[in-house]
Amino acid sequence: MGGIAEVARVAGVSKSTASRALTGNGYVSPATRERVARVAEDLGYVASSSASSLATGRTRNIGVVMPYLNRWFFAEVLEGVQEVLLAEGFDLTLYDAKPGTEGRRRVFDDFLARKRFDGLIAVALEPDDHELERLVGIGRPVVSVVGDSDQTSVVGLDDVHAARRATAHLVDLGHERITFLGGISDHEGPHVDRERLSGYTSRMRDAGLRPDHAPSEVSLPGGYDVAVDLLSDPDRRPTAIVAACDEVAIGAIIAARRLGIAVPSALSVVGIDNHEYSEMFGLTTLEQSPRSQGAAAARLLLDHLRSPGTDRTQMRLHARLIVRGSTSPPPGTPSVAVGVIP
Amino acid sequence: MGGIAEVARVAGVSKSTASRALTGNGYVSPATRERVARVAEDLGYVASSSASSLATGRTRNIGVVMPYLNRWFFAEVLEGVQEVLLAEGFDLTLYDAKPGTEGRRRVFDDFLARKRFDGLIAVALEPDDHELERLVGIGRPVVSVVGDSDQTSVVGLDDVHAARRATAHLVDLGHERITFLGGISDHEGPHVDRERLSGYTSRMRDAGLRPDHAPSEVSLPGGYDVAVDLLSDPDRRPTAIVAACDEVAIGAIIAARRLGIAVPSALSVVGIDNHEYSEMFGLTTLEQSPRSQGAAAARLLLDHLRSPGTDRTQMRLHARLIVRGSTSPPPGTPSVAVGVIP
DNA sequence: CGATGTCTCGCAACCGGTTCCACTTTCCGG
DNA sequence: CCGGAAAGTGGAACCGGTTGCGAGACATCG
Repeated sequence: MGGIAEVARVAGVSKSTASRALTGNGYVSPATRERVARVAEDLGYVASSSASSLATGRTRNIGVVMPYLNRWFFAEVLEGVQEVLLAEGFDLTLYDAKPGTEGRRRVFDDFLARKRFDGLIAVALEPDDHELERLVGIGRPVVSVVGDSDQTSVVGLDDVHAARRATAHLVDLGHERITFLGGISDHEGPHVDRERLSGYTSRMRDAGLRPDHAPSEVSLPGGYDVAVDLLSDPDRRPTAIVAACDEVAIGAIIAARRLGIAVPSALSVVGIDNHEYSEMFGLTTLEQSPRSQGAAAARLLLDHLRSPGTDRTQMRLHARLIVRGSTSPPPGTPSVAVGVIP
Repeated sequence: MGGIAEVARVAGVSKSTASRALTGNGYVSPATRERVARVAEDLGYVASSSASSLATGRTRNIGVVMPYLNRWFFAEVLEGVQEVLLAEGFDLTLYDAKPGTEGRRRVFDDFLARKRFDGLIAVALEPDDHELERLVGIGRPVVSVVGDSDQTSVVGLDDVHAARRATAHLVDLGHERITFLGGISDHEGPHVDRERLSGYTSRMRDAGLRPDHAPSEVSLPGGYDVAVDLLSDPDRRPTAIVAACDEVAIGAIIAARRLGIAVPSALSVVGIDNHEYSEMFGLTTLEQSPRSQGAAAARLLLDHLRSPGTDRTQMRLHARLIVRGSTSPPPGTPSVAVGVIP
């Protein structure tokens, strides 16, 4: 009961015609189409997605794989993806793949293999070789958000550029002692962090300045902790900080406040992200919009689905500088240098 | 190619036996089961979930409907749910239902009707009558996280109790001017906020104190803004604040710092949540663990699936008080009252 | 020793759509 | 006015699993 067969019977047509009328594939006269549609509506008919998937091989479902859900960036990306998929009538199945967990292994080895989706979006996954092979081997289009795979399409920020731009902003203001906060090294850790560190380093070199890196966990408390150490050390204390991301930057601002170091007059801080809290802290930052990145990734993936065989695409976005109150020329700069007094 | 038929052929058994061997339903001799399993393994066979769903009527997929993804509470719940489902081999399909959007309407009217799931978890949905009817009318078990529906099972914090407990903590310390920060009123706004406000109010009345409510958006910036107003007004400025949640509380602490009001000596602040940032801010708070709530909801739902006809369950959790540095006796209290000096 | 019960397994009928193919009717250009 | 293409429809074979039923094998029990 309730199947398309009943709709067909009530409308006085065959199953095949009913199917064509409802899906819009093949020839159906406007009159019959109308009649079938009305009957379906009256009966409250909703096609069984399993049956339809089985017959067509398409699921109208997109899988999203991400290592974290509870971080600002990831949640925003997810909302961007969701928004586009919702509008297009696609479902979204979420796979949580925290690095180094048994769950992650199962996601790659069991869950993804079921292919309950037409395509995948991988957010900052940093897959190892085995995982990447699994991902691509499924035979469904994959779009990465953040990352550097040449095996999938990629949407993401140009992190080197963003960090260079952040650093340049401080250099232009006259700073010479600028420390990069967060991340491990330019060899280890997540790709994003390495890129940002390397953008910072290269821009410092360009300016003839000595780079200084204070490693920390990339989070608000992480930034706070390392900033406390850094700022308490009179020998090492810089006049400006480039943070690996806004959360680290905010941690640093909170640390500075607690230590009685005035921002920006005694310490300038610039972040990367434009996190939701950045405005409240008056943080100067480089804006990346994770939401638009998610939306872009979803649209790209849907394009791949509609026209298979399309080449892989790389979208590298340039971040926009947003100047707020956390940056100023270094202490001791004659105010004329600021350009305030002509 | 690749279907169960091929597995059966290679293993030299019938489709039905192969199916029974792989699913574990019905009688199969250990020897054949073993052989079929090996062949399936060798061939890399993975059952088609559409076919299997079509035949059994079960999807091994759970739908999660929530109004926000990018807020701490929701992201945590989601991780808790995900964790349990992953372990049980269930997929998780996410439906974003922001209040008042066209997308929300479509989720209820189109997406949920497709029934691509065996059960639903509704997180802080606050459904109107039409939506609730849709939700329940689908004919699949529903578990709500946060809320007060008697039509579904519910997992959630006892918010009245938590707010009473928070208020009691301040009253016990000797505070008399205690303001509740956040939310709209006890008639409007989300259920949670109303419950917390009412818990606060009732505990104030019990202590013979006059309740004072400063409404604000329930978010960090919201708390910051209203706290700036409240604390700048010498006539109204309280000695302690109960915040609708930790984010509001943290906003208030940041506002106090900016205004030069010392926490806790001049102002005590207590929150509800134990948000990830609370420890960093030394916030005294009532702990609710959204992650465990999500996990509990998922387990409850799976129980409902395994034994249909089970009665609806209501799980109300009591929050635990975590005392950190943001609360102390009000200014002017003789230190003996604190109990430090015997 | 026959009856009853428990395993073991194959056949075939589902589940509920989609789509190929064949057939009829209509349309249109030459 | 005729022939071929396009429009409209129904029948039946899929898609890839699951499961009821029946048949045969073997053990158990009275």
